[in-house]
Amino acid sequence: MARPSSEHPTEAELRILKVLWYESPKTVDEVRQSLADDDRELTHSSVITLMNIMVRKGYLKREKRGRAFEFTPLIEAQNVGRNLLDDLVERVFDGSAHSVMLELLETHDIDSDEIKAIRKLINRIAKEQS
Amino acid sequence: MARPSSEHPTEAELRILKVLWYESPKTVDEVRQSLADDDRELTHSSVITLMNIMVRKGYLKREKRGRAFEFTPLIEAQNVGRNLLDDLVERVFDGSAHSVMLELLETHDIDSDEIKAIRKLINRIAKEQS
DNA sequence: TTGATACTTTTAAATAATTAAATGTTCCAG
DNA sequence: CTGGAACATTTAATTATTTAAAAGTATCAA
Repeated sequence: MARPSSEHPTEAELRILKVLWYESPKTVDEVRQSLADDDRELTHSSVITLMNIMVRKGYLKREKRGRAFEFTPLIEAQNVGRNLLDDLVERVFDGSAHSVMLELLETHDIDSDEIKAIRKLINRIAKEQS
Repeated sequence: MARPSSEHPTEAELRILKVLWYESPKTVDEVRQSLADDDRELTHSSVITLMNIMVRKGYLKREKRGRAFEFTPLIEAQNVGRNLLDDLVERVFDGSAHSVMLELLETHDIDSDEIKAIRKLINRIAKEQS
């Protein structure tokens, strides 16, 4: 065994998912155009290869519409994000969500409305715990 | 161009780094034994290959001690963790540290002492902002 | 009907990452 | 000194991931 495949979407797959989470269904060409916006160009061939793999993995659903296929995500942004985050917390921070929180608070600028929302949630959790 | 190499330590590299962050310097064989504890076994040959790559990448320092080399990390756990976390926040959560925090609070059990510490920090930040 | 156009499928090539066998090199024990 | 033990280096094999060319198929326009 040389390398296990990731249980998460790969980097390229995630970029495609983000396009489709923002708006779906989309054809290969529409996705390709959305990707081209920021990143580098990909050929139609490359994008379709990736998207077919994603269908096989159960990440996307494919339906013929007119001449082309349209693709829709079958997995949710929330879940993928949660899985990736959980994995990081576990692998890198030894399961300590606490230290991840501290790290985020120290190094990221979070605006005051957001801080307020977080504080509210923290207080609720603290109350529940006591 | 087929795939860019990661700017972060790979999975296998991270496992080795964690062994050495816990205690260093260590020889290849000592690292191999530490890895064997939980995970599957690796041969001496595999571990040394990885560790030499890590020296080339600047992750480790190598010094002859007696018959064998001893290895010491040159990068810090804090920094690696921060980089990986920042990358995830950016790539997956579109730069929103806020939503990562909410996610952590909702899905991870954080014990009350830790909640207290977080609350303290939050309150301080809220005060600073107002 | 037919050829171009718009797609899809097939096939492949290239690099990353992981694992390890085969081969060298040192140095200690006798 | 010399053979083997203890290491290191070299070389390679395997799978994942990314990218895309080449080849195939269906459909629309004239």
